[in-house]
Amino acid sequence: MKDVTLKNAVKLKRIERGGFTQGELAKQVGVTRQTMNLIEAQKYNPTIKVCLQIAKVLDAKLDELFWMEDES
Amino acid sequence: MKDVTLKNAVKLKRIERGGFTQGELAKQVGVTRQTMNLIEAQKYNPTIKVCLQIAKVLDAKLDELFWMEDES
DNA sequence: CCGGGTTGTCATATATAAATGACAAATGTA
DNA sequence: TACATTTGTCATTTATATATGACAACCCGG
Repeated sequence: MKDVTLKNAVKLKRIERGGFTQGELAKQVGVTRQTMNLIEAQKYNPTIKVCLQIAKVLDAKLDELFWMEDES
Repeated sequence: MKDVTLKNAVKLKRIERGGFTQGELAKQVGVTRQTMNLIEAQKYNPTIKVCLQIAKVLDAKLDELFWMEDES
């Protein structure tokens, strides 16, 4: 894999959607709170299934939630 | 994780783009041919980074390449 | 100020994505 | 038919996504 940084707007969307807690989102997505936390903190590289579930729950497009930036 | 099946249109797009071989795509994406093969065969759940690279190389949106179907 | 809920984070364990090497089945093409 | 390229697949190994349990640091309303 090339050396790029994964970025995401999950936390923003979650708050924008109002009232969701990290734990609730995690539950609806079907992962643990800790996993959700790491994703929001951009500390790792989730699988596409998880991303698709997040997009579904937050009613957003994959492309607006996840993107990459070249390592500068 | 909920019990859903991951679907993708990678093989289609690759052929639509013309002339790409699985191996070439894999190389440009930065994974092995075997990994690319498994993804195209829908035999697993790649990470979002890999998906983003594939989308980039194939000049497609994540959302048109990957989606999920409920287990029926 | 106090207490409940949320969040960040740690350490450990398990599941699985991805790499590597190799080979047979398939596809195309002279 | 014969040969080259591509594709599917296997077995093994390594890296890492995800789970679990626990606890300290933050907020925020009473």
